[in-house]
Amino acid sequence: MLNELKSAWKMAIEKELRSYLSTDDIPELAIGQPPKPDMGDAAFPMFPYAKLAHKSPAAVASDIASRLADHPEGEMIPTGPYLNIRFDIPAMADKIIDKAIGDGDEYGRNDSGRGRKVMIEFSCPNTNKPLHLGHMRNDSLGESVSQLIKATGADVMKVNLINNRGVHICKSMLAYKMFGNGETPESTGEKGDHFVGRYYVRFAQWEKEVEKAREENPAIADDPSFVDPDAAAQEMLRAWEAGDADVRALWEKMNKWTLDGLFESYRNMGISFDKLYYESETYKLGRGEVMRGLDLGVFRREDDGSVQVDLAPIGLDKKVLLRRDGTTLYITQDIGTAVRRHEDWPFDSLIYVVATEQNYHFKVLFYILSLLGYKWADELHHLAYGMVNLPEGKMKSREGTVVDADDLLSELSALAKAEIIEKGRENEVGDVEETARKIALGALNYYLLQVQPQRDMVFNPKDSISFSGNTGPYLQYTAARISSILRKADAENFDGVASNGKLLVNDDEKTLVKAIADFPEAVRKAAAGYDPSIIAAALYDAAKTFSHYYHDNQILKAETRELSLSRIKLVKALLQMMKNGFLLLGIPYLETM
RNA sequence: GAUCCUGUAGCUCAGCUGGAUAGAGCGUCCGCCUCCUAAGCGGAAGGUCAGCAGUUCGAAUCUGCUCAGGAUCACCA
Repeated sequence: MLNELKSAWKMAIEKELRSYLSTDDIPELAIGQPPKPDMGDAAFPMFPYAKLAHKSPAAVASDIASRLADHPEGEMIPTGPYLNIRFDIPAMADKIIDKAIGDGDEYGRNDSGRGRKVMIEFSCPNTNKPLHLGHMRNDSLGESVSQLIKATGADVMKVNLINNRGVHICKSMLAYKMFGNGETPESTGEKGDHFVGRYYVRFAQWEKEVEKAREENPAIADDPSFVDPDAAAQEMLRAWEAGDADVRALWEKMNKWTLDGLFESYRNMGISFDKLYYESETYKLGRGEVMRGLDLGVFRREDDGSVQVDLAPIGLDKKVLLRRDGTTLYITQDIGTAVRRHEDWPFDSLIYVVATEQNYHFKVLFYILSLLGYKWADELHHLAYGMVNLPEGKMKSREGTVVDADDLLSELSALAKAEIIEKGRENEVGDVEETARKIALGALNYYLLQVQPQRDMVFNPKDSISFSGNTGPYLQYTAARISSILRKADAENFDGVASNGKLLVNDDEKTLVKAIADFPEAVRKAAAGYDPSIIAAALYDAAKTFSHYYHDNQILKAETRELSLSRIKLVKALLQMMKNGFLLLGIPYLETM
C-alpha cells in the first residue's frame, strides 16, 4: 500500500524533474528512507540532478517542491538535498488495519506465483544415522522457503530424496550383523535412527581396531578368518546390488528403523514432505540421458570407454558421466532424477536446498541439463546454505562434537520448561510440556533462519540460544502478550464505540501501521530471494516497536474508549501479521506463555 | 594453483539495487514490577565497516589488488 504510494511519488517527481531540467534523459530517481520518522516517510535524494540544473541539490529539492502542484497523497518536506515526503499515516491507518484483519491468515500473501509449479528438494538424509544440527538448518530453510513460495500463490511440491543405499549404509548393516546380537530398537528402547547410528559408529571403531591389530601383527591379514571391514562393506554392497535375499532383508529392516526415527524427528520439527524419493530406486537413472547426450553430440565417449562432458564453455574442466564399466555416478543419478521428477510433476521451477559445498556440482548439473535441451534447466536453483560451526570450529563426528537434532530439541525444551516453572506460569500455560516444546522449536527455527542462508554461522550452545533479546521466544512472547490484551478486550463492552485510525498519531503507532503495511512487500522479497531472514527481521522490528509502545501506552485503558478500541484494532492487525510471519518461519504461535 | 563464498562493536548477526549521525541482540555497567505477562522497558560504554587504491557530488555497499578464514576443483556420495 505504502509502496504503491511511493512509486506514484517517484513517477510524479521524475516527471517534474524532466520538465524542470528540460530533458527526458535524467538519472533514475532513488527512493530512500529518512533516518528519523519525524523527517518523513519517503526520501528522494536530489544530488544527481544538481549538476544538470547548475544548482545545489538543496535548491533543486525546494524548486521541485514548489513546482510540483499535482501530486499524490502526502506532504513535501524539502530537507536539505532531499525531497522528503510525509504521508498521513493516521489517515491511512484504518485501511491498512482493516485489510490485515480482513485478510486474516491470507494477509501478506500475493498472486505473483499463481499457476506456477515449484518443486523443492530438501533434507535428503542418509539412513545410517540420526539428524544433526546441519540437517536442521537444511530442514528449517527448506520448510520455510516452501512456505514463502506458497505465499506467492504457487503450487509447491516438497520432496525428499532418501539416501538409503551405498557403501555407508552397508557399514552400519555390517556392524549390526557382527555385533548386534539380535537386539532391536524395541529391545533397547532406543529411537531407531539413533540405534542404527550407533552401529555406524561401531563400524568406525571396528575399522580402527582392525587397523591397530594389523599394525601390531601384519601376519593376521593372511589368516583365513581375517576380515577387512572396508572390503566386507564393499562385498555387502555387491550382494545388495545383486539382490541377495538376506542382505536385502537386513537392509529393509534397518532402513525402516532409521526412517521411523527420522520421521519422528521431522514431526517434532514441524517438517513434512509431499513426496519421497529413494536413492535405491533412482540410483540407476540417468544412463539413458547420457546416451541421448551422446546421440545429440553434447557428450563424448573417451577412448577408455567412459563418457565425459566438456565443461570448457562454463570455464570448467571435463566431467565423467559414465564410468569405463558403464556404471553411473552421483551426477548421472542427479541428471536422471531431475528428468524423472519433471515427468512425475512438470514443475516450472525446481529448488535444491543443499549446502554450499556442492556449488560446483549444481553448476555442472544445471549446465548438463541445458545441454540435453531441457527448457526447464533455466529454472533450476541451488539454494546454497553455509555450514553451522561451533565456537571451537567445525562439528566433527570423529571427535563427537556433532550436535544431535533430537538431543538439542529436548535440551531446549527442558530449558524452556524450567523457565516456565521459574516464572510460575504453569497454570496459565496449560500443557507445560507442549508449550516448552513449541518455545524450543521457535527458538531453534528463528535462530537458524535469521542468518542469511549462504553464510556460515556459529552455533553457540551455551549462550547463542537464549530466550531473550532477538530470539524466537521474544517474538512468541510479544504475540502472547497481544493475545492476552485481545482476550481482555473481548470481555469488555465497546458497544456504541467506534474505532478511528486517525487517533493513532504517536510515533510508535505510525511505525506499527507502516510495519503492517510493509509486511506483504517483505514476503515478496523473501520469497523472491529465498531468504527467510527478511521475514525474521521484519517481525523482530515490529515486535520491538510494539514492546516499547506497550510499555508507554495503555491500550485497554486509554484516555478515551475510541482510542482504546482503535489501539485494540491496531494490535489485532499486528498480531495477524506476526502469526502469518510465524507460519513462514516455523515459529509456533502461543496464545499464552 | 584455479574457482566460488565470507571478513561490520568483546561475541552472534542486520544493513549491501551507492545517499542524511553504521544498527540490533548477547555480554558489561546503571535504572524500572501499587499499572493490560519483567521471556519486558529505558540508559551508558563499546566501530580504522580487514587493508590499500579506484569510480563517484557521495562508498560498509560498486571495481581492482593485498591480507585472513572457509568451501570446491574424483571414473566418492
